Amino acid sequence: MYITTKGRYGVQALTDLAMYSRDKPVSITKIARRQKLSANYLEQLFALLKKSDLVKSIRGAGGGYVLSRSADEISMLEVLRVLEGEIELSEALHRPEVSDVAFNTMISCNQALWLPLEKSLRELLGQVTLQDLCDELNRQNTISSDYYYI
Amino acid sequence: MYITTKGRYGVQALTDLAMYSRDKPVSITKIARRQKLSANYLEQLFALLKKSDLVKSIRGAGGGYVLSRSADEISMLEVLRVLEGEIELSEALHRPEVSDVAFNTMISCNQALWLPLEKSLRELLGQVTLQDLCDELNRQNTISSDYYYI
DNA sequence: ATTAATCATATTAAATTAGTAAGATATATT
DNA sequence: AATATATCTTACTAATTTAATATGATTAAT
Repeated sequence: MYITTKGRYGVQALTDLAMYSRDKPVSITKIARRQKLSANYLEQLFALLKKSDLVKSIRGAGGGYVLSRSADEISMLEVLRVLEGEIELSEALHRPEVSDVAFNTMISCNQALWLPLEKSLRELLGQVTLQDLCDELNRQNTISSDYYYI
Repeated sequence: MYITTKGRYGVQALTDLAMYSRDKPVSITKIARRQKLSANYLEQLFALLKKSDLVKSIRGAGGGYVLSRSADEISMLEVLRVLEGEIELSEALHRPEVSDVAFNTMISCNQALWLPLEKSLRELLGQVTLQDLCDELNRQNTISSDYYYI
Protein backbone atom coordinates (compact mmCIF):
# COMPACT_ATOMS: atom_id res chain seq x y z
CA MET A 1 0.00 0.00 0.00
CA TYR A 2 1.77 3.03 -1.25
CA ILE A 3 1.51 6.75 -1.48
CA THR A 4 3.66 7.98 -4.35
CA THR A 5 5.69 11.15 -4.28
CA LYS A 6 2.89 12.80 -6.18
CA GLY A 7 0.68 12.55 -3.13
CA ARG A 8 3.41 13.21 -0.61
CA TYR A 9 4.94 16.17 -2.40
CA GLY A 10 1.51 17.55 -3.17
CA VAL A 11 0.37 17.47 0.45
CA GLN A 12 3.64 19.02 1.54
CA ALA A 13 3.47 21.75 -1.09
CA LEU A 14 -0.15 22.55 -0.24
CA THR A 15 0.77 22.83 3.41
CA ASP A 16 3.48 25.28 2.45
CA LEU A 17 1.03 27.20 0.28
CA ALA A 18 -1.54 27.33 3.08
CA MET A 19 1.07 28.66 5.49
CA TYR A 20 2.53 31.35 3.25
CA SER A 21 -0.35 32.55 1.06
CA ARG A 22 -2.43 34.30 3.70
CA ASP A 23 -2.55 37.59 1.78
CA LYS A 24 -0.56 37.12 -1.43
CA PRO A 25 0.02 34.39 -4.00
CA VAL A 26 3.00 32.10 -3.57
CA SER A 27 5.07 31.03 -6.56
CA ILE A 28 6.13 27.49 -7.36
CA THR A 29 9.73 28.64 -7.15
CA LYS A 30 9.31 29.74 -3.55
CA ILE A 31 7.59 26.52 -2.54
CA ALA A 32 10.18 24.41 -4.34
CA ARG A 33 13.06 26.28 -2.61
CA ARG A 34 11.55 26.08 0.85
CA GLN A 35 10.43 22.48 0.60
CA LYS A 36 13.39 21.29 -1.48
CA LEU A 37 11.25 19.84 -4.22
CA SER A 38 11.65 19.97 -8.00
CA ALA A 39 9.96 23.11 -9.33
CA ASN A 40 9.19 21.51 -12.68
CA TYR A 41 7.61 18.55 -11.02
CA LEU A 42 5.56 20.74 -8.70
CA GLU A 43 4.25 22.64 -11.71
CA GLN A 44 2.70 19.45 -12.99
CA LEU A 45 1.12 18.71 -9.64
CA PHE A 46 -0.30 22.23 -9.39
CA ALA A 47 -1.75 21.90 -12.87
CA LEU A 48 -3.79 18.98 -11.50
CA LEU A 49 -4.73 20.84 -8.34
CA LYS A 50 -5.85 23.82 -10.38
CA LYS A 51 -7.92 21.72 -12.76
CA SER A 52 -9.74 20.31 -9.74
CA ASP A 53 -10.24 23.79 -8.33
CA LEU A 54 -8.28 23.24 -5.16
CA VAL A 55 -5.98 26.16 -5.98
CA LYS A 56 -6.24 29.28 -8.10
CA SER A 57 -3.42 30.73 -10.14
CA ILE A 58 -2.38 34.32 -10.73
CA ARG A 59 -0.24 34.59 -13.81
CA GLY A 60 2.61 36.97 -14.51
CA ALA A 61 5.20 38.63 -12.34
CA GLY A 62 4.27 38.69 -8.68
CA GLY A 63 1.83 35.90 -9.38
CA GLY A 64 1.63 32.40 -8.04
CA TYR A 65 -0.99 30.22 -6.39
CA VAL A 66 -3.54 30.62 -3.63
CA LEU A 67 -5.99 28.16 -2.12
CA SER A 68 -9.43 28.19 -3.72
CA ARG A 69 -11.04 27.66 -0.32
CA SER A 70 -9.90 28.11 3.24
CA ALA A 71 -7.60 25.40 4.53
CA ASP A 72 -10.20 23.92 6.85
CA GLU A 73 -12.46 23.27 3.88
CA ILE A 74 -9.88 21.24 1.97
CA SER A 75 -9.76 17.61 3.00
CA MET A 76 -6.93 15.22 2.31
CA LEU A 77 -9.45 12.99 0.58
CA GLU A 78 -9.92 15.60 -2.11
CA VAL A 79 -6.22 16.26 -2.43
CA LEU A 80 -5.24 12.62 -2.73
CA ARG A 81 -8.09 11.89 -5.10
CA VAL A 82 -6.66 14.48 -7.44
CA LEU A 83 -3.02 13.45 -7.09
CA GLU A 84 -3.21 9.71 -6.56
CA GLY A 85 -6.50 8.88 -8.20
CA GLU A 86 -9.66 7.47 -6.71
CA ILE A 87 -9.25 5.15 -3.75
CA GLU A 88 -10.26 1.88 -5.32
CA LEU A 89 -8.86 -1.19 -3.68
CA SER A 90 -11.44 -3.58 -4.98
CA GLU A 91 -11.41 -4.51 -8.58
CA ALA A 92 -14.18 -3.57 -10.92
CA LEU A 93 -15.95 -6.84 -11.58
CA HIS A 94 -17.03 -7.28 -15.15
CA ARG A 95 -18.89 -10.22 -16.56
CA PRO A 96 -20.85 -11.36 -13.51
CA GLU A 97 -21.13 -14.99 -14.50
CA VAL A 98 -23.28 -16.07 -11.61
CA SER A 99 -22.06 -18.98 -9.54
CA ASP A 100 -18.63 -18.88 -11.10
CA VAL A 101 -16.16 -19.86 -8.36
CA ALA A 102 -13.69 -17.11 -9.17
CA PHE A 103 -16.41 -14.51 -9.33
CA ASN A 104 -17.89 -15.49 -5.98
CA THR A 105 -14.48 -15.45 -4.36
CA MET A 106 -13.75 -11.97 -5.66
CA ILE A 107 -17.12 -10.73 -4.49
CA SER A 108 -16.40 -12.10 -1.04
CA CYS A 109 -12.97 -10.50 -0.86
CA ASN A 110 -14.57 -7.22 -1.83
CA GLN A 111 -17.38 -7.49 0.68
CA ALA A 112 -15.30 -8.62 3.63
CA LEU A 113 -12.09 -6.73 2.96
CA TRP A 114 -11.61 -4.27 0.15
CA LEU A 115 -14.86 -2.32 0.28
CA PRO A 116 -14.86 -1.79 4.07
CA LEU A 117 -11.22 -0.79 3.84
CA GLU A 118 -11.96 1.73 1.10
CA LYS A 119 -14.80 3.14 3.13
CA SER A 120 -12.66 3.57 6.24
CA LEU A 121 -9.89 5.18 4.25
CA ARG A 122 -12.27 7.66 2.69
CA GLU A 123 -13.76 8.52 6.06
CA LEU A 124 -10.37 9.00 7.65
CA LEU A 125 -9.00 11.10 4.82
CA GLY A 126 -12.19 13.11 4.68
CA GLN A 127 -11.74 14.12 8.28
CA VAL A 128 -8.22 15.48 7.98
CA THR A 129 -8.07 18.99 6.55
CA LEU A 130 -5.21 21.10 5.34
CA GLN A 131 -5.80 23.26 8.39
CA ASP A 132 -4.96 20.28 10.61
CA LEU A 133 -1.56 20.07 8.93
CA CYS A 134 -1.01 23.79 9.42
CA ASP A 135 -1.97 23.53 13.08
CA GLU A 136 0.49 20.71 13.55
CA LEU A 137 3.18 22.70 11.75
CA ASN A 138 2.59 25.66 14.02
CA ARG A 139 3.00 23.35 16.99
CA GLN A 140 6.21 22.00 15.45
CA ASN A 141 7.56 25.50 14.94
CA THR A 142 6.82 26.41 18.53
CA ILE A 143 8.74 23.38 19.67
CA SER A 144 11.62 24.14 17.33
CA SER A 145 11.97 27.73 18.49
CA ASP A 146 11.70 26.61 22.10
CA TYR A 147 14.58 24.33 21.36
CA TYR A 148 16.70 27.26 20.28
CA TYR A 149 15.72 29.48 23.16
CA ILE A 150 16.82 27.05 25.85
CA MET B 1 -3.60 4.44 -3.08
CA TYR B 2 -3.34 1.11 -4.72
CA ILE B 3 -3.38 -2.56 -4.05
CA THR B 4 -1.50 -4.36 -6.80
CA THR B 5 -2.51 -7.67 -8.27
CA LYS B 6 0.04 -9.28 -5.98
CA GLY B 7 -2.10 -8.40 -3.00
CA ARG B 8 -5.42 -9.01 -4.68
CA TYR B 9 -4.50 -12.32 -6.28
CA GLY B 10 -2.79 -13.42 -3.10
CA VAL B 11 -5.81 -12.76 -0.92
CA GLN B 12 -8.05 -14.46 -3.44
CA ALA B 13 -5.77 -17.49 -3.72
CA LEU B 14 -5.46 -17.81 0.06
CA THR B 15 -9.22 -17.70 0.37
CA ASP B 16 -9.43 -20.51 -2.15
CA LEU B 17 -6.78 -22.44 -0.25
CA ALA B 18 -8.59 -21.95 3.06
CA MET B 19 -11.81 -23.19 1.53
CA TYR B 20 -10.43 -26.29 -0.17
CA SER B 21 -7.54 -27.48 2.03
CA ARG B 22 -9.52 -28.66 5.05
CA ASP B 23 -7.97 -32.13 5.00
CA LYS B 24 -5.54 -32.31 2.08
CA PRO B 25 -3.06 -30.00 0.36
CA VAL B 26 -4.24 -27.98 -2.62
CA SER B 27 -2.01 -27.53 -5.65
CA ILE B 28 -1.28 -24.26 -7.39
CA THR B 29 -2.76 -25.72 -10.55
CA LYS B 30 -6.10 -26.29 -8.86
CA ILE B 31 -6.20 -22.80 -7.38
CA ALA B 32 -5.16 -21.23 -10.67
CA ARG B 33 -7.89 -23.12 -12.57
CA ARG B 34 -10.64 -22.32 -10.09
CA GLN B 35 -9.70 -18.68 -9.62
CA LYS B 36 -8.62 -18.08 -13.21
CA LEU B 37 -5.20 -16.81 -12.28
CA SER B 38 -1.80 -17.47 -13.81
CA ALA B 39 -0.29 -20.59 -12.20
CA ASN B 40 3.26 -19.40 -12.74
CA TYR B 41 2.51 -16.09 -11.16
CA LEU B 42 0.80 -17.73 -8.20
CA GLU B 43 3.88 -19.85 -7.63
CA GLN B 44 5.88 -16.71 -7.02
CA LEU B 45 3.32 -15.40 -4.60
CA PHE B 46 3.21 -18.67 -2.71
CA ALA B 47 6.99 -18.66 -2.47
CA LEU B 48 6.65 -15.39 -0.53
CA LEU B 49 3.81 -16.73 1.60
CA LYS B 50 5.83 -19.81 2.42
CA LYS B 51 8.94 -17.85 3.32
CA SER B 52 6.82 -15.88 5.78
CA ASP B 53 5.33 -19.07 7.17
CA LEU B 54 1.74 -18.33 6.24
CA VAL B 55 1.51 -21.53 4.23
CA LYS B 56 3.32 -24.85 4.23
CA SER B 57 4.18 -26.85 1.16
CA ILE B 58 4.08 -30.56 0.51
CA ARG B 59 6.27 -31.47 -2.45
CA GLY B 60 5.79 -34.19 -4.98
CA ALA B 61 2.74 -35.78 -6.55
CA GLY B 62 -0.41 -35.25 -4.53
CA GLY B 63 1.30 -32.35 -2.81
CA GLY B 64 0.39 -28.71 -2.69
CA TYR B 65 -0.10 -26.11 -0.02
CA VAL B 66 -1.90 -25.87 3.30
CA LEU B 67 -2.30 -23.00 5.73
CA SER B 68 0.32 -22.89 8.48
CA ARG B 69 -2.31 -21.76 10.98
CA SER B 70 -6.08 -21.86 11.07
CA ALA B 71 -7.80 -19.25 8.95
CA ASP B 72 -8.99 -17.24 11.91
CA GLU B 73 -5.40 -16.75 13.01
CA ILE B 74 -4.25 -15.27 9.72
CA SER B 75 -4.93 -11.56 9.43
CA MET B 76 -4.99 -9.57 6.23
CA LEU B 77 -2.33 -7.35 7.73
CA GLU B 78 0.13 -10.24 7.70
CA VAL B 79 -0.86 -11.29 4.21
CA LEU B 80 -0.55 -7.84 2.71
CA ARG B 81 2.69 -7.14 4.53
CA VAL B 82 4.18 -10.15 2.82
CA LEU B 83 2.75 -9.45 -0.62
CA GLU B 84 2.65 -5.67 -0.80
CA GLY B 85 5.34 -4.75 1.67
CA GLU B 86 5.12 -2.86 4.92
CA ILE B 87 2.40 -0.23 5.14
CA GLU B 88 4.51 2.88 5.16
CA LEU B 89 2.81 5.98 3.95
CA SER B 90 5.11 8.41 5.66
CA GLU B 91 8.59 8.84 4.39
CA ALA B 92 11.60 7.86 6.38
CA LEU B 93 13.11 11.14 7.44
CA HIS B 94 16.86 11.19 7.30
CA ARG B 95 19.10 14.10 8.19
CA PRO B 96 16.99 15.80 10.82
CA GLU B 97 18.41 19.27 10.32
CA VAL B 98 16.45 20.91 13.10
CA SER B 99 14.40 23.94 12.22
CA ASP B 100 14.74 23.31 8.50
CA VAL B 101 11.48 24.44 6.90
CA ALA B 102 11.15 21.37 4.69
CA PHE B 103 11.92 19.03 7.54
CA ASN B 104 9.37 20.60 9.85
CA THR B 105 6.72 20.48 7.15
CA MET B 106 7.35 16.80 6.51
CA ILE B 107 7.24 16.05 10.22
CA SER B 108 3.89 17.80 10.45
CA CYS B 109 2.44 15.94 7.47
CA ASN B 110 3.55 12.71 9.11
CA GLN B 111 2.13 13.58 12.52
CA ALA B 112 -1.20 14.91 11.31
CA LEU B 113 -1.81 12.66 8.35
CA TRP B 114 0.42 9.79 7.34
CA LEU B 115 1.17 8.20 10.70
CA PRO B 116 -2.44 8.19 11.95
CA LEU B 117 -3.51 6.83 8.59
CA GLU B 118 -0.94 4.04 8.76
CA LYS B 119 -2.05 3.20 12.25
CA SER B 120 -5.70 2.98 11.27
CA LEU B 121 -4.91 0.87 8.25
CA ARG B 122 -2.88 -1.55 10.34
CA GLU B 123 -5.65 -1.81 12.90
CA LEU B 124 -8.30 -2.41 10.28
CA LEU B 125 -6.28 -4.98 8.39
CA GLY B 126 -5.29 -6.66 11.62
CA GLN B 127 -8.94 -7.23 12.46
CA VAL B 128 -9.92 -8.96 9.23
CA THR B 129 -8.96 -12.60 9.13
CA LEU B 130 -8.94 -15.14 6.36
CA GLN B 131 -11.82 -16.81 8.16
CA ASP B 132 -13.90 -13.67 7.66
CA LEU B 133 -13.41 -14.00 3.91
CA CYS B 134 -14.40 -17.66 4.05
CA ASP B 135 -17.51 -16.82 6.06
CA GLU B 136 -18.48 -14.21 3.50
CA LEU B 137 -17.87 -16.68 0.70
CA ASN B 138 -20.10 -19.25 2.36
CA ARG B 139 -22.80 -16.62 2.59
CA GLN B 140 -22.28 -15.79 -1.08
CA ASN B 141 -22.58 -19.42 -2.05
CA THR B 142 -25.81 -19.76 -0.13
CA ILE B 143 -27.20 -16.78 -1.95
CA SER B 144 -26.05 -18.12 -5.31
CA SER B 145 -27.69 -21.50 -4.81
CA ASP B 146 -30.86 -19.79 -3.58
CA TYR B 147 -30.82 -17.92 -6.83
CA TYR B 148 -30.86 -21.15 -8.77
CA TYR B 149 -33.55 -22.77 -6.66
CA ILE B 150 -36.09 -20.03 -7.20
C1' DA C 1 9.42 -45.37 -14.34
C1' DT C 2 5.97 -42.13 -14.65
C1' DT C 3 3.41 -38.47 -13.14
C1' DA C 4 2.35 -34.58 -10.45
C1' DA C 5 3.92 -31.43 -7.70
C1' DT C 6 7.00 -27.66 -5.63
C1' DC C 7 11.16 -24.88 -6.17
C1' DA C 8 14.22 -21.59 -8.36
C1' DT C 9 15.68 -18.50 -11.63
C1' DA C 10 15.75 -15.88 -15.84
C1' DT C 11 13.51 -13.15 -19.18
C1' DT C 12 10.29 -9.72 -20.90
C1' DA C 13 6.69 -6.35 -22.47
C1' DA C 14 4.16 -2.77 -20.69
C1' DA C 15 3.15 0.65 -17.54
C1' DT C 16 4.29 3.91 -14.05
C1' DT C 17 7.20 7.06 -11.65
C1' DA C 18 9.81 10.87 -11.01
C1' DG C 19 11.57 13.69 -12.92
C1' DT C 20 14.06 17.10 -16.87
C1' DA C 21 13.64 20.31 -20.55
C1' DA C 22 12.06 23.83 -23.53
C1' DG C 23 9.33 27.13 -24.98
C1' DA C 24 4.79 29.82 -25.15
C1' DT C 25 1.94 33.04 -22.75
C1' DA C 26 0.66 36.50 -19.30
C1' DT C 27 1.48 40.47 -16.27
C1' DA C 28 3.72 43.63 -12.91
C1' DT C 29 7.44 46.79 -12.63
C1' DT C 30 10.85 49.90 -14.32
C1' DA D 1 8.41 49.63 -24.43
C1' DA D 2 11.48 46.41 -22.30
C1' DT D 3 12.45 43.32 -18.78
C1' DA D 4 11.75 40.14 -15.32
C1' DT D 5 8.84 36.99 -13.21
C1' DA D 6 5.41 34.02 -13.34
C1' DT D 7 2.15 30.30 -15.05
C1' DC D 8 1.05 27.08 -18.70
C1' DT D 9 1.83 23.25 -21.88
C1' DT D 10 3.93 19.59 -23.92
C1' DA D 11 7.44 16.40 -24.90
C1' DC D 12 10.93 13.47 -23.52
C1' DT D 13 13.50 10.06 -20.62
C1' DA D 14 15.87 6.96 -17.32
C1' DA D 15 14.77 3.89 -13.85
C1' DT D 16 11.79 1.01 -11.56
C1' DT D 17 7.91 -1.90 -10.95
C1' DT D 18 4.37 -4.90 -12.53
C1' DA D 19 2.56 -8.88 -14.24
C1' DA D 20 3.47 -12.05 -16.10
C1' DT D 21 5.92 -16.16 -19.18
C1' DA D 22 9.24 -19.73 -19.61
C1' DT D 23 12.38 -23.29 -18.42
C1' DG D 24 14.35 -26.62 -15.92
C1' DA D 25 15.60 -28.88 -11.44
C1' DT D 26 14.01 -31.39 -7.50
C1' DT D 27 10.82 -34.22 -4.79
C1' DA D 28 7.61 -37.85 -3.81
C1' DA D 29 3.37 -40.72 -4.57
C1' DT D 30 1.65 -44.33 -7.61
